[in-house]
Amino acid sequence: MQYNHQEIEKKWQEFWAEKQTFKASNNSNKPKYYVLDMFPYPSGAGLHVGHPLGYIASDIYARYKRHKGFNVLHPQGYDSFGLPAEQYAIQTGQHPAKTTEVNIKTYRRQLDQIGFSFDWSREVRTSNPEYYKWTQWIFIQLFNSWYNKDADKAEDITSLISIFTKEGNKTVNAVCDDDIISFSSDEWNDFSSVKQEEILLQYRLTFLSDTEVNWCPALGTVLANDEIVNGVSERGGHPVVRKKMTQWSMRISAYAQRLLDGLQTIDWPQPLKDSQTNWIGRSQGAMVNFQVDEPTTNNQQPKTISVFTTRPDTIFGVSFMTLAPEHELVSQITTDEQRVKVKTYIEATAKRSERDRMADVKTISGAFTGAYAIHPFTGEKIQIWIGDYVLASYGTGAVMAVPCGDQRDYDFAKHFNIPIPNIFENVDISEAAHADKEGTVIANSDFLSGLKYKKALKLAIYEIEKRGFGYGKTNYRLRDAVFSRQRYWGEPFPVYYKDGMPQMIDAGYLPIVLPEVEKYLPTEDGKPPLGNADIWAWDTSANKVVANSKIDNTTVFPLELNTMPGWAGSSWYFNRYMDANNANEFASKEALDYWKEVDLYIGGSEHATGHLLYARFWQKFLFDKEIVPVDEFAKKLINQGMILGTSAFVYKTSVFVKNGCAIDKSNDDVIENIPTLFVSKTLFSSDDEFENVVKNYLLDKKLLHPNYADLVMITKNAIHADVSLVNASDELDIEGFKNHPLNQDYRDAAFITEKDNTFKVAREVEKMSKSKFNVVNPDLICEEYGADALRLFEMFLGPLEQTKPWKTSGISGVYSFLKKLWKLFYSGENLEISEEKPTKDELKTLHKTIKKVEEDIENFSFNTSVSTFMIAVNELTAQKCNKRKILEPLLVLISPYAPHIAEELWSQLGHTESISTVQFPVFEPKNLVESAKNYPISFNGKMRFTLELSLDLSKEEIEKIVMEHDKTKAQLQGRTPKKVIIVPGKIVNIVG
RNA sequence: GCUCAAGUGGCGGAAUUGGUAGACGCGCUGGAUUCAAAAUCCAGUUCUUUCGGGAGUGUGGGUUCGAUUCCCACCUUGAGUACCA
Repeated sequence: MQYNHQEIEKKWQEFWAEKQTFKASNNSNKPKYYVLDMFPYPSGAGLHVGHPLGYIASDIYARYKRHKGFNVLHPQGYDSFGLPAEQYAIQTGQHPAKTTEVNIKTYRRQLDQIGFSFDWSREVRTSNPEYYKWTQWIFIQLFNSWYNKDADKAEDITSLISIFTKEGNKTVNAVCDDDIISFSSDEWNDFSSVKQEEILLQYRLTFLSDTEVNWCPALGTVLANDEIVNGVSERGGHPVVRKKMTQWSMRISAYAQRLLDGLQTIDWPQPLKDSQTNWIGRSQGAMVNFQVDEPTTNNQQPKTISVFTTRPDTIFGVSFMTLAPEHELVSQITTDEQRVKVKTYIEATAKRSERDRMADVKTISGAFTGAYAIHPFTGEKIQIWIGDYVLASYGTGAVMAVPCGDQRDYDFAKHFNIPIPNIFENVDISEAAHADKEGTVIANSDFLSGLKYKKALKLAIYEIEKRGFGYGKTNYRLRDAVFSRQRYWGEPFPVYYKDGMPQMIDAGYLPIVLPEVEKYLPTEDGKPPLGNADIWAWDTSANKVVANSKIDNTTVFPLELNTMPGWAGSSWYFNRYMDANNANEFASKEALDYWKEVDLYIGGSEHATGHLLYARFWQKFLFDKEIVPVDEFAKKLINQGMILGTSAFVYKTSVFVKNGCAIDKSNDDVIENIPTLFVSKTLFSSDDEFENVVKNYLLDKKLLHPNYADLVMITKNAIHADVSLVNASDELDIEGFKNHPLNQDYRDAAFITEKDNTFKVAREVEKMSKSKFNVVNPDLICEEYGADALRLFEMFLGPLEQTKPWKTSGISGVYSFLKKLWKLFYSGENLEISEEKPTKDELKTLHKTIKKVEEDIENFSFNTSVSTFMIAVNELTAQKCNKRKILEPLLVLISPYAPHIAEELWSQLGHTESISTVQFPVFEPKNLVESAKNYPISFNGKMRFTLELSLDLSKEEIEKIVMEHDKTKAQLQGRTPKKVIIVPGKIVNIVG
């Protein structure tokens, strides 16, 4: 019987589906293990071979853990809300739910054919109302919570209200908006309910606020910071501008420190941790208040400008202040003489987009306000400037400028001729600022003079606090996350508006299902797409969504028109898988307590600061609310590397008549019969050679008269050829190329080939993309070589975490491995298995394979275990081994990687149960014990020859044998060695 | 600019605590089988060589009996990030 992958793979995929082989139970006496992939967004293009890489790795691990006796949860689902489906809906009018459904079907078919051991009974889709019901529910929990800094956790809003009622807000230590009025309990109790709501909104973990947002006019929505790359939208590359809008936000900043601390407790890749650390951007320093120098009347306090600085030790180096152009004090302090200049400058900077500002860091610009501030320690008057190098969104939007210690301040001061006092001992600042901290000694700084950085820093903060100028403070770069999107295809908010204040719909009436709309575009008056819905109002007496016409603002109210962002549904889905079909709860307590967290999470590094940060934030919140039992959702995370395509290029010529050449005939005649020409890659190595090859061809074929040979100019350009038309030897299928639907223009092209009539293409590694004709579809691979070969080959390409190129030709290696494996069992048509006792060599092969494969899987080094299988099968073939005692354990070892062939051969061996839970073979060291070792004999560290020696020999005996050996004498050529190093069982090294 | 990762044959890559560099596979060369091709099998394949050997893991140093592996400096490539006070 021949190895027939198509038949076998179909058979076992049906078997697994029918028997629900991989269905995980929430009740088991086995230890649990939870393996998760980052779920895909089901795009219209389907999967290419790069996508399943991580899924294959996690599947191998999941299957391995089942062999190791674990109860494995390995689910899959779809992140099915998102922009592409909506953009498609806008263009075609097709409902996004419809196209999403079609795309999911394609994904499912593609995933199924690769033989993943997913428990599909737990599938989730973020766009499914049964799922987003709970996304809405979490939103309500966030709305009903505030962050108590004293307890360092989120608490129910009712605890805050009860404090307000009893004590007002003076004792409350909360993470909240900046501009909160202070009130007593009496004042609170006298506030109108709308006023109370307004105040509470400033404390809630999700809240409405007028924020500067990144507005993308082309997409008609706001974008989060992580959705913008280089100043343009991540999807589509559209420009982004800043705009003030009322938006829902998430108070993620409350969790900044805990998100940072939590990184210490999880086994995630360092680069990923680094980028989260960077994104959170903790910096320690001080808040310092500078008084504005202005005449004050009796009952008026002078204005103060607060700045945040990480270098309070350099406070005596302050020679001016800079405010962001948007700073609220600018208009109040600007003097009349400077007003025109300042106004002009502000207008000019407002026009510059974020992108311009980023692209143009070098240009120094600013304006003097005419106002002065008082230096808190020296009492000196310092100028107050505005400049766009100070960002309104960070810190207080103002800086104390220390030109001697900060390059930006330095450049600004130089440019505007502001003094640059030097406060460092023995440091030259004539060329540049001195930003180093370590080893620097402060000078000219009153009580700080003579101190080193660390001491000066401490003392400065101490004095600032003592004299009441400010206080030590830790700042975070992490901003609260905007949570509203002006889109259709996302989760609706469970929110209606009464007297302009948001109200939560009672959780019992969820889900609030996305309404039908005529058009997916914003309304004509600029409202989000949900503004097009006719039935989108909340009836508070009937507790249901009703027609907008019924809105009376007494019992029927308008519903929120924004939808949630893409990261809402993905921030908690890993918890849902634990109890995916629970209609009554987010997930049962029993399920959550049993599975706890993801043990292994595999996905792309592009989610470092988006999904992975938001998901950690929600998990910590849910933990505070005692909804989930752990505060980090994934113990270990691996980023799989990207798979690149290996593009193929063909060289096309263009033949022109050289400019200014006067000849009798019309120029066209010289070249009119010359077809489009392609030149095989190895025929030339330079442009000159290329030209000669083409010319000779033309002359030879009489397409060009020798008289005109010097009149033509030949140019070369490389164009992409579809990789499916190229074989393993880089030879192009010429007919296939000519007949390719996209190559209509080349139907009549001529090909200058090699001597053997082959045509070679050039290769280059590029990102896999349609436009580069290098996309490889796994469907075709599965058809031709099978899922097992695809799985093995994806792993064989190289280390999981590395970026690596795909070259389909290499798959023949793993395919013939599978055939060789098959042949160990089958001799011709017959299954031939021996029940005899294995030989020592056979046992050695098996056990070194067990050892290596187990180590490899534990280290996620899947590429090397594929090599190990190949070595094992090669050795067993050489040993002509067909013994059950060897082949059965071998099948178990291979089954996580190539499950179909393993199941098939396992059943051929007479087993009726799936191989998937058979115990993993146990390594027995006794099978690898050797009596002799082929010692490398080195001279000065260089191996020159090897010598088979018994392992029983002592160092002295080894030395004697080696020194007497002819080859040793030849190497030494009569010299006496200075030293002989002998490491028994390892090496002999002769020095001298 | 800053942070991180990585540089090994024609190519993907291996060498797990410092101990035979190039495992395994692709490609290539030669051979067997075949009418022929595919498939399969066998042998060879880092470079160089006067066939004894010599050199060799981005470059230059260092530690060591011994370095792809550890240390220092530099070069190159890739990724992330970017006026964060």
